[in-house]
Amino acid sequence: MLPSGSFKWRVRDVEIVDAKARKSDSRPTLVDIAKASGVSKATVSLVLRNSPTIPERTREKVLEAARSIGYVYNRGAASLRLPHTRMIAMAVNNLTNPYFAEIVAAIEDALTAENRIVLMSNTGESVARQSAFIETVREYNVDGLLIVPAVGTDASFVNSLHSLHLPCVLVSRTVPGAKVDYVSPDHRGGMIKAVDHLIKLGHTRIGMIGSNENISTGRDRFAGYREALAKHGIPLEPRLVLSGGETRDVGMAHVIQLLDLPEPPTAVVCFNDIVAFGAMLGLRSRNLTPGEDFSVVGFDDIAEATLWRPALTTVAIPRPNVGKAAVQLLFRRIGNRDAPFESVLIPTELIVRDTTCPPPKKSRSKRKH
Amino acid sequence: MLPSGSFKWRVRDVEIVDAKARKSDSRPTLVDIAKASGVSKATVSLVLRNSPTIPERTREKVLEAARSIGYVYNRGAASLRLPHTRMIAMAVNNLTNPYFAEIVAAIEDALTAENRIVLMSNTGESVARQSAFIETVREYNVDGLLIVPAVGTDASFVNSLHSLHLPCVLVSRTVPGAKVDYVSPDHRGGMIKAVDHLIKLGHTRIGMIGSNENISTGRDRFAGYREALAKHGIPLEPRLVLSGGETRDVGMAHVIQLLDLPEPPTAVVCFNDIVAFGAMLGLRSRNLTPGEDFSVVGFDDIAEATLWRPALTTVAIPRPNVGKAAVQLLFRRIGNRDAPFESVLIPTELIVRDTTCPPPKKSRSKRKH
DNA sequence: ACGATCTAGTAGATCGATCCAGTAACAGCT
DNA sequence: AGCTGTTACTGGATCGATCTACTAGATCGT
Repeated sequence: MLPSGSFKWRVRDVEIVDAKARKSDSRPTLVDIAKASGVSKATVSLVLRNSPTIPERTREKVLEAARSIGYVYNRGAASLRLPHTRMIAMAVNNLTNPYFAEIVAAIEDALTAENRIVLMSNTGESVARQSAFIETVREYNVDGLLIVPAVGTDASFVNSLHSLHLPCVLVSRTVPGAKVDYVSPDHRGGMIKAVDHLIKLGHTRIGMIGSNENISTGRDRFAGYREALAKHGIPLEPRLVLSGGETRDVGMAHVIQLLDLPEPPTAVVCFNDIVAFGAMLGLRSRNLTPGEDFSVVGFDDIAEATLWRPALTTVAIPRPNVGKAAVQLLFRRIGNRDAPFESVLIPTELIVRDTTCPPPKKSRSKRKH
Repeated sequence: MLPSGSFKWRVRDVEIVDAKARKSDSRPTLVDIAKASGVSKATVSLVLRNSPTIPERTREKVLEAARSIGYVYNRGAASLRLPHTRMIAMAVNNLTNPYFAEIVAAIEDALTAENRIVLMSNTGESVARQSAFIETVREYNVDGLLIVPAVGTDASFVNSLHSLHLPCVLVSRTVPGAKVDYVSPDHRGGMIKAVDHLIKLGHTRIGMIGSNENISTGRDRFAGYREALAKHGIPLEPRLVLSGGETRDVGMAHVIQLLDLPEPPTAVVCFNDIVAFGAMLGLRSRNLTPGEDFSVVGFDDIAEATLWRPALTTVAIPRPNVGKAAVQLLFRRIGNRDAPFESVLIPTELIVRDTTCPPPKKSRSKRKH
């Protein structure tokens, strides 16, 4: 985006008084420190950057002068010469979803620890906003880009970033066909753990609800479900898989739909915790108790999961690790633009709480004969 | 913070080849456009800023050249001369709380609409992180600062920002004694509406739970509770007011504590929706149904509120308005550093759903005689 | 026809840092 | 004394924009 109509013509005859006043209340610069401490601005610059060539006495003198005149380093000016700005852009699909908010918080933590600053945008699943944001941050010369891509982001868009020399890492979601670094919780592995757990408890009819093929997360979690069943020789029954949004409403509707099947399942794995809460409400509406009459497993382990009654069995994602890995991978990419692309999967962990149990006697005996 | 040890000595003898290569793959500048279109860089600059002095033919020629060489405006370089950077810093106490995430999203929306970019930090209620963030963004010459202050932020800190000529607006929470612009939902007014509603339904014994004196939000909401009771001549009964955290656990514990009173209340207003959900779980654990046996009102109207069963009666905050007002006030401050400080309260609205009802017959008849 | 005004530009200084190339002062060695 | 090396700096170019001050040429009014 080019600078817009915000441009204003200045009045020609600016008075000298004005200019002086402006000068006096503007922030002190390297030159002011140099004057105050009797060295050149080049020396001051070296001191501020902790150059080992400056002897201790000079260092102290300069730093003292800097402190006393209230100097603040001007990164904007510096980065005109330097090859970096220490700014990292972060585009997130949906900040108001606690799962993503926590991912963003973890990444911001990791970046702050590395002395970087975050330019953030909540794209709200809009590819248009996502593109606009990226165009803008290019103008600010960010060193790199972390994206939780909006639904509908296409590979060519992601690949174009690479040809624009903008280091980029996708987080939690990927885009099919994109050649790009990627850090994500192991959605597939987590779902395998969830289904394994249910199978070990004795379940054989396990549904999956709230699944979503439009995003890689949905496909990965479904793949885990499919693979875990296959591993135990349980055929996948399409009627037990319901896809839709990722809302509580959907969870409720889906679980009821499954219960109304001629041969209902005895357990469900859910796309995420929100869907699982919906499922729990759906069970309640049929007078079934999760963890006694029917098993429910969530995904994400958001803060709510431990607070519900019964507490939700779910797959936990170590968010700080995701944040750290994303930042590491981005730094590696910044250091070497031609390195091979890498995908890092962060192991997930099943947290068994109170919503899973063996299948109720009735259906178990049925299965026995 | 001064630039740190990340500084590295460059090898002296950089080859000319290297320098050339670097030049060729570095981004095109105004001068490149000037060369490509046969005008001076001053003219290019005027074109890019939509100056009306440039005739259409020249404009098109220059813009075409800019497009064809893939020019990207360099705001870092521009803001070395300009009095602004179009960057706004936003410090938020707790991003993983959906209420604040939604406030941040609303503000980011409003700033994007004004063609600004957001530097964000999640301070996690740490005043140390908050200070560190503000020191950092000073180095980046942000135009202004929006803060949801961390618990424990003190007035002198906030006031120091003003003397540093850093325009600042507090959002949702204020700091006692701070002379600063402030935009907030009308916590007090919202709570008055909530209590009025309960009183109109016939309640006279109304508790307040999850209240928190450490933050202005807590004090404001409590003030609303106190004033609404006073307005209707109902004496404030200290035993009915329980303060603590803002978690679901606290909500659950508090409502149970109230039910165990010799003369329990028939309704509670909660510090926020999270606490209200806890209260609903607490009621369930005593076999009471919210909205039939006992009334519960939340605050914030987070997305969850409408999805719970029964759906929560709560006080809604028009977040986009909060975001827009915060941005407007910040812009006013940026335009005039010496303007009088202003507080803007955004009206809140009671959303009556299914958790409020008249007090149950038993206690009503008791009251009648 | 001539100065005045307007149009469409331009050269060069500037913002505040970094960085290259160089220097003055002095020590150490033969 | 003369040479080399090291230490402790420094001047001035530079990054990529903006902004001031200025100009060449066209147009206008009388």
